[in-house]
Amino acid sequence: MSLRHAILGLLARKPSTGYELSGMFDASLRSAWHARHSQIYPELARLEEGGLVEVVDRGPRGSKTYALTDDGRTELRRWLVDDEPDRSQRNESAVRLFLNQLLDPADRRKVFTRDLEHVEAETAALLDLRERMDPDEPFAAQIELGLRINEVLATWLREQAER
Amino acid sequence: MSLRHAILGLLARKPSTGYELSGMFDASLRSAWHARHSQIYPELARLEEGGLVEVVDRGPRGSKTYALTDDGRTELRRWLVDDEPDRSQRNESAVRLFLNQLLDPADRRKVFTRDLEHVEAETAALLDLRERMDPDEPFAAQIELGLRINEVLATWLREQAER
DNA sequence: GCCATCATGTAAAAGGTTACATGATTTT
DNA sequence: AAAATCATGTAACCTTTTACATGATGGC
Repeated sequence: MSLRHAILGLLARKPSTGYELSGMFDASLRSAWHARHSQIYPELARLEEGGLVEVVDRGPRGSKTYALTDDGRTELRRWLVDDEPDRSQRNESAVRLFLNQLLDPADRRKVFTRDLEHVEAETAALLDLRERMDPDEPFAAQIELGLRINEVLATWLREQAER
Repeated sequence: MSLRHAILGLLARKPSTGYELSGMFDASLRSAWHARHSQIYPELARLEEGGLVEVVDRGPRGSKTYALTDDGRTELRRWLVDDEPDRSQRNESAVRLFLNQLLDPADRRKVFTRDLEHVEAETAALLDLRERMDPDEPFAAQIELGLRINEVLATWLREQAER
């Protein structure tokens, strides 16, 4: 399980309420992870009980701002550095790519064109993000990686669609 | 849900027993999807009940070989071509990449080096697979894509490790 | 005869999604 | 005053993992 680590990671960047975390799972981590508030609130309660996070502020509408404790920071570092990543997680896009060979040429072209559109939209979003961003923000390198991977994908998809 | 579609896809390539499917989820789909036999057998039963697959052979040890029916083939095509792919699936590697910025330089280098070793091992496995493969097999293009993405990843990881 | 592998299933527990439920503030 | 947004929680349901359970066959 590592919803707990995703939450610890987001809280390490900035102390937040469960509601704000919910927004970050939609925005920053968009395609990488999605967690609903119904999962976030109970997990925050468990993390607090385990002493990995603590409530550092309360807002006017009953909101609770959580931050990492020292134990939380230690656990996050341990997970990132010492735990072998679980690389076996399911990826529907890869399964579809693998199965595309089964389609006849017309269907295959249709699918590749749809995928290409999606990659191009994502590239546009990343370019936009990079433009509006502080150039020496540490996240810049990750955006660069995303752009390079999307370029490879777009090239490959165009080749396939033209076959 | 699309474990059912992954199974339909594998059966479209070749009629198989549940045991063989279980092996394919480990081998062909390795990092893209992993399903245990405890999930596969009940799903095969449901697919048979729904008329999407049928038993076409029985082996000496009580094995049942399943194949797609016409309905199964139709449903697989519908899913691949007409269903909008679910691109929001969780990806632990991406979360780790996103959180790496939180680490101090020594830890970050350690993590990038570990990732680089993994990418290089995967590249070697893909090269080996390509070598031992029929050159006009339709799967060749997917291997090519994997190699290109891994090259981008390796380059990026080396840049990051040297920073 | 023994061990590895083939082969299928069920049950319990954990993780994740959808739906239900409520209420406070801020904006229009 | 109404609507949007902020804010938290629980319950029912579905999916996935781990553990339990059993047995046949082929090679040594």
